[in-house]
Amino acid sequence: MARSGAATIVDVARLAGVSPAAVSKVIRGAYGVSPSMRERVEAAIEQLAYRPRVAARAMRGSTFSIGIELPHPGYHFFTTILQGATAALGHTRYQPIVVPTATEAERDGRALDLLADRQVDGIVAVSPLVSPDRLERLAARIPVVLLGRHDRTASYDTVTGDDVEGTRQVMKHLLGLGHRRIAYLVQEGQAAMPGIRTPQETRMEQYLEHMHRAGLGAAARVVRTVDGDVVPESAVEALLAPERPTAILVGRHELALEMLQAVTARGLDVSVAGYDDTCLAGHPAISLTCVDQDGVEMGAKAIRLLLERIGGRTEAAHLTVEPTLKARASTRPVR
Amino acid sequence: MARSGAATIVDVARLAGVSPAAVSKVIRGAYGVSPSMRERVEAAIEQLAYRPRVAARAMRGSTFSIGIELPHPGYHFFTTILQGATAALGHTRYQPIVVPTATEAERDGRALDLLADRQVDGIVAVSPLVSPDRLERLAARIPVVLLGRHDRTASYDTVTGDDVEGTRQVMKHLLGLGHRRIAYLVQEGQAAMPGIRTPQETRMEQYLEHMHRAGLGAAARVVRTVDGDVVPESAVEALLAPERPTAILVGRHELALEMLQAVTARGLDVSVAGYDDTCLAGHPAISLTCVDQDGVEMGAKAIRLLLERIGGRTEAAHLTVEPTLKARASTRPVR
DNA sequence: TTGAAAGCGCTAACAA
DNA sequence: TTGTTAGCGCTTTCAA
Repeated sequence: MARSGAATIVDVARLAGVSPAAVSKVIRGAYGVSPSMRERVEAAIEQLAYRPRVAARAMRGSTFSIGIELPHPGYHFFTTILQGATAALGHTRYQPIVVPTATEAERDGRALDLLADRQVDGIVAVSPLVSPDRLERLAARIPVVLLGRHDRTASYDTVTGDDVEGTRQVMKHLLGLGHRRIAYLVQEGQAAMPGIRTPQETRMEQYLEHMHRAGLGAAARVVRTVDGDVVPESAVEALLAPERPTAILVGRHELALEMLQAVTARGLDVSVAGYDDTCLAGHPAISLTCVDQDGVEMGAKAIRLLLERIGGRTEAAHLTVEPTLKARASTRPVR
Repeated sequence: MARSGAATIVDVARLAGVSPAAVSKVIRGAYGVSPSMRERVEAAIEQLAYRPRVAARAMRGSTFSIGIELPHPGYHFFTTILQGATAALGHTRYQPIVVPTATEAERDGRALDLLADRQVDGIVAVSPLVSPDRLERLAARIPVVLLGRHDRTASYDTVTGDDVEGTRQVMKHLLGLGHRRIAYLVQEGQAAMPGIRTPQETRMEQYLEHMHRAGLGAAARVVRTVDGDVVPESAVEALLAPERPTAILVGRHELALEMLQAVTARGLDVSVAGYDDTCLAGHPAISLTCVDQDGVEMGAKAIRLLLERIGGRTEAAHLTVEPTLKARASTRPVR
């Protein structure tokens, strides 16, 4: 019953006294329409408040939509990417449609299937937990750009932050401040998928690598926390006792803020650094040191790659966005 | 060319040795299918990795999708609503599809049209800047739930925070702390649409009302800032000089955090309170007093109303969610 | 420059 | 219980 009474292309054609095919041409701005006909058709469209159905269009042509798989809409960094992507789509014919995934479990690719079922013209997937195999099969049918994944195949494009460089910067910063017992907090699930190189995984590996190179392999300590928005008390305890670190590096922004809170609440002199920046990290009362990634640029780049692919490019492209260390008061020289 | 080689219902039917209609019935779980046929069809679906196109389905039946118009994905409160809505949709047959709107200008209803063009089965619109007229026309075709708008019509349902009560609570709190010169910061565009009762507008009116009732009508001061994420220096100046208020009430969370920052940076003893809560407001280093609205519940309620409408309810429903004042350190007794 | 006709993949009546 | 049939609203050859 939805749209029951709504005008169709046939109604418009009838009112304008032309064929449906002619209306279709006007709508699409296709070649070979006389100005007088265009005018009459446009008047009829206006009068009937006609809008083409995406579904009917999809049956033959293109939907002119770009699907965006967006994990954890509550995480600031991801919405930043969305903003960049949406803005980049601004003046194209393409519309963004977003399928949110709330839990790690949902990032298994079902959202990508849903987008494919909608016959979107391209897909931006934000570090999905899907095997390269499956992504290649998808990319064979629809252009796909992966955000944040470090795997490189010929079938899909990627945009990644330089996690090696980012981790290098923050580790250099911490080591330079004299820290030796540096611990690492990572969120379970993000680093645990075999065959997939997530940012989380890369950063953790690099942390271990830097500890090792600094001769601190024995002091390295990785604490894993569950999926979710809070750092459970047990993880905090595991992190802060008994050989308490002087600095903690955290794999995700929101958790870094939590850790900072936990440390502050306990009155401890433990430095905390994280990944990704928000205006809140820069708030003087918080002042969290972090590796800033330009999410807006990443989103915009992803769209650019997608449009290029839709436009016909066939060889794969892999873009990297350089992170910047924002050193703030949450990291201090070790006493 | 997208999906070019993908299997259709005819392919499945052929492989299973049945009619396309039979496959359709199996897919939809429709009545009157023998177990043996179901089994064969399911095997064929599996083998061909068949997935029904949403578009083809939409041509006759339902798309089983709920459209969500989401303004400002970067604002925490809005993503909270999205989370509630997505979770509520979790175990239904319906899928959420989100169309983000980035600027105030985009909230004029074009996103709603895009969703209607996709023949979604229902629409959740988060305080869109669209006239009741136009919404009624839309709601005549598709069930619509408005979030945050205070207009009440018979054609669409609404879910709103109790902004009268919320403002009452925070004003009572500030007045109780001895504040008399209380200023109000509101974002331009949000309160300026004729005929539409946005939360922003209601809150501002209530602020004025409470000032008036407290005999402080002359001390009331409303400063408007432009659309965007920052409070421009000029607005800060306008707010803090020359008859500096002892407290500032801010219409939107992100701006409240900014104001708090500006006040702190200047070392002034000015209380700041806002609307909406985040974990960051509760961070001990920030400790921003605010009126907390349960966004998750609002999102969930919106979906519930929508499903009821889809299920056949015809009379309008208007739900209210009660806010809670979270009094924190950013508001102190006036010296 | 315009129109007629075919068909995209699916569902819903209706027949068998 | 199963299959046949007739579209849904649009785009796209191909003729006129």
